[in-house]
Amino acid sequence: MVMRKRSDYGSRGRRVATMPRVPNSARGKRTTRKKKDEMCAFDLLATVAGTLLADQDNSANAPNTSGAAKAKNEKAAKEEPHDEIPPLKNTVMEKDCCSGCVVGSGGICSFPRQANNCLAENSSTRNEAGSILESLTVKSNMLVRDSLVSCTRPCETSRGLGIIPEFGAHGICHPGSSGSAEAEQVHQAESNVVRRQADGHAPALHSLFNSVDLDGRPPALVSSDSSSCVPLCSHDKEHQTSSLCRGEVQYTADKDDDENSSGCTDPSTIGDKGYKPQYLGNHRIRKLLASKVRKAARNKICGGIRSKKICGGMSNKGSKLNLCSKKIPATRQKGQRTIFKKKKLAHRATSFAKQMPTEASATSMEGRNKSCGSDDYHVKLRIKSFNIPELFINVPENATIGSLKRTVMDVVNSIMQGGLRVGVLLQGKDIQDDNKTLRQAGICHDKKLNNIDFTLECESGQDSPSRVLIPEQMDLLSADVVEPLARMKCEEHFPETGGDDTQQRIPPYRSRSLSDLYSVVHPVEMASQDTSASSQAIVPVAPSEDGALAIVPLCKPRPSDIGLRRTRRPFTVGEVEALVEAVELIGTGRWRAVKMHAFDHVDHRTYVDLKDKWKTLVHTASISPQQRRGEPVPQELLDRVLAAQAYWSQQQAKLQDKPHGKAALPEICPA
DNA sequence: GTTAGGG
DNA sequence: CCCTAAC
Repeated sequence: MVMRKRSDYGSRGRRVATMPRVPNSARGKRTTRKKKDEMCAFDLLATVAGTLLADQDNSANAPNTSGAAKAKNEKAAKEEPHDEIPPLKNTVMEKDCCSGCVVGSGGICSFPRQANNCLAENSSTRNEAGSILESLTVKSNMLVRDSLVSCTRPCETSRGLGIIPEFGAHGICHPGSSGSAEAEQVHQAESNVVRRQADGHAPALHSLFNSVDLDGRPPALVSSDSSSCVPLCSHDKEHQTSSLCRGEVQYTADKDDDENSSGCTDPSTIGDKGYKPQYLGNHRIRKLLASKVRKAARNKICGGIRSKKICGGMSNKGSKLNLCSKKIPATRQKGQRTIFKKKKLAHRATSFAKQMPTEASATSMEGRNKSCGSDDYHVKLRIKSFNIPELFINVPENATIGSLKRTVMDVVNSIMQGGLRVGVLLQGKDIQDDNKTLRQAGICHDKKLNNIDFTLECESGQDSPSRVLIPEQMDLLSADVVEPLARMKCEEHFPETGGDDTQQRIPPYRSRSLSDLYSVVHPVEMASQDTSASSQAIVPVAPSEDGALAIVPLCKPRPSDIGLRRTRRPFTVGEVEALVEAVELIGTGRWRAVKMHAFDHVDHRTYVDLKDKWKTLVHTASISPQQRRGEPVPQELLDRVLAAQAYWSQQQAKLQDKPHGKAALPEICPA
């Protein structure tokens, strides 16, 4: 708990409830207080990131640049202002690292084992109770976008899952058909595009593309072997930023059973079920990050091309890459939320705990199906985004870089491979019959397939809420801006960390005044309406031989989180009541106090939200019931709103008239 | 960081 | 809900 910096609230003669909680203002001060530590941690993490990148480069690109790259990175890490957003944003938005997402055998998508895309973007120090744990926030922007899932008929199916860059509306190559040549051309052309855009990493890209068989048969690349992982794009070495994975992935189901071509949805294909990632939402942080990054983005990147439709026709060939690298839609730019709010991270690590599905993935199916033959139909599904949650990492100073790398890698891998369950929803309806063919399920080439979604959820049973479904509409915006963070914690006894600490649970958060209310409401929200709810999870990472890193609760960034407009969460009557009550007590104009009084720990309601809500409540109360929309607010509450509003307006007027006069005690003035 | 107000 | 000016 942090000392309150401002304790004046409630000391103006008004009858104000005590506000025991840590004020927001205090939170805000942490950054400054911890600056030194942050820098230290940042340097460390940046160095690690550099190392990782160097490794990546070394293995996937220039074998002889490892040392240089490392040195460069280290240098950059030291020189780069830790608090400077622009570089990061710059990297994310302009360089747009694209990492190939390699499909493990049977898996849908995994990341290069090198964990090459983990970004040491942030760091935080956490010295609670004398702990010397360094809290590193590793933002690894691992996102797979616009994956294409192509389920083909058995007769033409290739084996394994191929990763094919897809830049437009090209149909997926059809083995044996004339499409092969075309596909090749496409691939090569795209390779060129990539080469131009990915600078020195073209070779890797090129090899990747070429490695894809004309018939869609994936080469070794598709194997689960880590060695087969090849980044589609690389990072900006200088900035070592995130790892935006934007591989265009096309999966060609290798199912063969004539009647069971639903391989692409078979949960069993989703990799190992080792870990049980859990996530801890971090709303405020993201908000703050968003705000700053957006600003920076605007300043830095002007004239971003709005490109809502990512998949276009042939003319769009390569546009995706462009999009990745530069032409980020303004909406996305806005969303590039990346900030360093260490304190909050630490705070939340111990404040919230809620298990959530590993990830929510939004997908959409585009009716760009192509028939090849009288009876062979392809259903091309496009996964617009594939995000992994935020993870936070706490690492002790004495942890080795190697262990850190492994930890990050493990976490990433665990997220991607550790027990994801895939679900298919058509028209919002979950299709559970895995034996049903796509056609039987209504996923046909000749239909307007625009209402299919996939759900990815953590295999971990426990009390995790039901899967989260992200509307496809959110993808375009969230796709490349979701920045997963991993939170891991290295215990002091780092070297021999056994496992006692793993999976440690943290008490769920409760609001003070609304604790009861939310204790009931949240579970529901989490499972249903809220894809962006703060949540927590624990990602246990298998201890490595030389010193395991105990994993601790982490955050699941709502897919819609960073970069996206927050999910709309209408106030419930209960919340309105709490708000009204608080305002009656505290008054208008002191929204932070209101927030802390009634919505403390209700993370998704900021004081700005409360202020806005009050504004709308006042408006609602002033209009006829017929004009009101949404969940009806009891007239009694609206009356109280008007009364309170009138009262406090009067109080404020009085204060202005008599600045030196003491405000009268507010008479809770109900109607 | 908060508050207020427009969008 | 977002954004931003003003403090």
